[in-house]
Amino acid sequence: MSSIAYANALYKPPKTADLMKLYKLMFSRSGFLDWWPGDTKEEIFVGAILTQQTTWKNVEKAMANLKAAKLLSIKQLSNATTNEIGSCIKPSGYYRQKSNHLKGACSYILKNYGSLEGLFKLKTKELRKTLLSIKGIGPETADSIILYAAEKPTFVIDAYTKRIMGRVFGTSQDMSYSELKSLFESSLRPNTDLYNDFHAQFVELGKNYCKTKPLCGSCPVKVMCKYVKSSNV
DNA sequence: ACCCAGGTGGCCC
DNA sequence: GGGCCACATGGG
Repeated sequence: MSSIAYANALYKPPKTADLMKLYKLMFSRSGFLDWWPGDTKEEIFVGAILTQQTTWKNVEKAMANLKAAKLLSIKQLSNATTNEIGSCIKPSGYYRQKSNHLKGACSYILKNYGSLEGLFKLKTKELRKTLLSIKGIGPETADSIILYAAEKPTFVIDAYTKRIMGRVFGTSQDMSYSELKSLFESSLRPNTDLYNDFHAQFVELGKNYCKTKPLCGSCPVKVMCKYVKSSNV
């Protein structure tokens, strides 16, 4: 047996109490984060697409440009040209792709459901499937929209979640999105408020610490490793 | 002059 | 189902 296979055989996934311990540690550090940063459901929807592989600061610039150009709504985005959208969203990167995706997604929703609210009437499972069928919306963006705009319980996984879970509980960096998602959803009750703040805490912690460098002495993640593991059941 | 950021689609096997 | 690559601007 290889050493990796041996480690996998010994590995035990975190239980409910372990996950809640981590959540409480992050909460006590940052407080309630009150996500998503966006005024309306439509802004949350747009922000979820714009924030792909980009910092929120750059998304804010793009959103401000869209707002100034009166393009920050489903209806206006579906009527605008991709050039108009693209010139607004340059700061958030991948602007040629994202302007196509934004226009396409908004047109699709408007045509088939009339509005975001119309789309959100779908049951969670069907809503997720529908979102995933839209170009430009992958698993993380779909779950962000469901959780933060539609306000239905689905656990959002991102790079920070994967990284912090690896460091605190030793989960593999090879875990797929769906594996990591079900790790949380099989242990935690489907509570929108908990899922909302849990993910927000991961991002808040992740973007400030331990990006790709080794753990530093004062890194909160390192402190959490000690606390969480010392009380492991 | 690098490296990275709250991923995703297309293509391939 | 998974591996690889292009996509693009802004900040460290």
